[in-house]
Parts: sequence; C-alpha cells; structure tokens
Amino acid sequence: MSQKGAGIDLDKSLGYLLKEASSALRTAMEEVLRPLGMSVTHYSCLELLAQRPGLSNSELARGAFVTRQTMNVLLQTLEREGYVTRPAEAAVGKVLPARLTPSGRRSLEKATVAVRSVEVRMLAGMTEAEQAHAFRSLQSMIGSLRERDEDAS
Amino acid sequence: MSQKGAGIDLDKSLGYLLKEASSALRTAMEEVLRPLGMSVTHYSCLELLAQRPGLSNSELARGAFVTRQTMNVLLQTLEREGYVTRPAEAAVGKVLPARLTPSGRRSLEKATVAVRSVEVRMLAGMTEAEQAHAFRSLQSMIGSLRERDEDAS
DNA sequence: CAGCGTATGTCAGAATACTGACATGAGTCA
DNA sequence: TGACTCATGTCAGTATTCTGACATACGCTG
Repeated sequence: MSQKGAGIDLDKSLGYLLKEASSALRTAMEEVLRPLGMSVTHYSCLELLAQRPGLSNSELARGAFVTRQTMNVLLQTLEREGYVTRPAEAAVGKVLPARLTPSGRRSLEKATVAVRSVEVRMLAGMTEAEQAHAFRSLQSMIGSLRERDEDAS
Repeated sequence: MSQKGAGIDLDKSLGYLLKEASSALRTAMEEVLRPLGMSVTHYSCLELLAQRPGLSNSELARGAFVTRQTMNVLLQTLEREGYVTRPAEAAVGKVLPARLTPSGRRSLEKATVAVRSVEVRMLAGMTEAEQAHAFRSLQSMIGSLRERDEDAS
C-alpha cells in the first residue's frame, strides 16, 4: 500500500487478479462446453452428482455457488430432459436426493473430457510444487474470507 | 490424474478451488458494498476510472470482465446519477472517454475503504512471499488460458 | 408437549448480464 | 480512391441469476 488515497492498485491487487483468473477460466470452459450444448452451471451440477450421488437441491446449490432457487430451476430442466431423477416425495423431511440417469452420465463423460483439457491447459507451465502452493494459498484466502461471515451470522 | 473415468475430483481441482475463492471474494465484497448502495460491477467501474481516467466504454467493459453492452447501461445509469461524465460527442472516432465527477470520486472513496478491508482480510495469514507466489501463479494460469483463445481468433 | 430456530423445496417477480444486430468511424491494402 | 476488416457505441430482446416470500419438516430446549 504505497499509495495514500489513490484506491486499490488493480495491477497489483490479488483480488483483481483472482477475478481475472476466474473470468478466464469460466470463458474457457464456456467455449469447450458450448459445442456440447451445456453451460458451466449445468456441467457443475452433473459433476457434483457424479461424485456425490444423492445430493439434495440445496447441497448442489452450495457446491455450484448459486442460490438454491437457481439450482432448483436447473434441476427441473435436467429432470425434464432425462439427465437426473428425483423421487416424487421425500423419504424423510423435505430433502429430495438427486441422481444421474445413464443418459446424464453419458452426457457428463464428454463434458468432463473437455473441462479436463481446460484445466490441464491452465496448469501448463506450473510445476507440481507450484500447483500445490497455489492450492494452499487459495484455501487460505477462502478460509480467511469466510471467518468473518460466520461471526456475523 | 490417478482416476480413470471418475471425472474431475473437485476436492483436488485447482479450477474448482479458483471458482470457490472467487465466489467467496465476490460475496464478501457484496456484503460490504451493499450498505453503500453499490454493486461489485458498479464499484469496479468507478475504481477503473479513478486509476485510468478517460477510459472508453469498451475498455471499461474489458477491465470489469463484462460485455460492452452491460457496461454501457451501467455507464448510462452512473451518468444520469452524476457520478460520471462523458462528452456528448467523440473528438475522434466513436470513442467517448469517461471521467469521474467529484461526486463519483467521493462515492468511490468510501467503497475503496470497504473493499480494501476485504482484501486485507483475504490475505491475512499469508506472508508477503506467499502473496507474491500466489500472484505469479494466477498470472501464469491466466496466460495459459488465453494462449489458445488467441490462436482460435 | 409447545415454542423456537434452522433448513429445505418451491413459486413469483425483479435485477442483472448476455447474445444479436445495426450504423458509424478508423486503419489497411491494392 | 474503393473495398475490406476491425473496433466502437447503442438499441432491443433473451437468458440467467438473484431477492422475497411461503409452507413445511426437523432438532433442540424449556
């Protein structure tokens, strides 16, 4: 912070760079997913379900970083198109565990290949050690940002 | 990549973590900017103009990672509310250089303090060296992601 | 048991950002 | 000069996501 009242120097701000990186990643993902007729949120939902079958709408929303309302309309679409199934009524409480259909699994496979290629490209030029370091740094930032939120609630 | 066809392990994916960090940062910024009646994009625009007066609509859009159409409606709002001024017609070409008004500068000052506190909180627990390392890693990722885009165009 | 706080699924409306399209001006090149 | 390409500002329509609100279901605590 060498400047007094000149605001935040965007060229040196980690926050700005984080936003820039995230934007570049999202754009790159959109590019490879578009030919498959799939959006990033769309893909995120399927990938989450593949790894943790039975996740509820709200849990999927948190995992994809959208509101549960947004995830709900997406799930309804995916359900209508036959990629996902949910029981008609909850076995316990209101939670409706969602699962991939075989069709959904097939659709996801192609998308995963595409997304993996983007991630590989993103990490090109970084050593394993650098990647591990970046991983820890991002985790540290996330943890620090969330500490205060919990206090507030 | 130790797994065969099980998709991308979200718990170990730098891409997922990047999205998570960016989401946490955006949420934290929204929290501190809301009391000031300002959105993140709103703030980004003002901050960009403070540091690089005379930026055009399209340049601002690129700097804030939105389309120029989106930035255009935002600029029209900011202009109507007296935070920004643009000449009625272009001196050369179609480019209309935008500038902050004194009112816009005052509004930005408060927002900058709030946003800076978020960035400070995010970096708490990281040494200068770690921050520098993270900075280089993010720059590397951005560069790698963009290389291919340029080839495609 | 009754009350309270919390979490969920869902509907509806508002805000936000995007894609598509058009006209205009600058630069390049034959 | 004329044709072509590219970038810009802007309008319109669409899509996506969010905020607000409600009913319901669980767990805890007195």
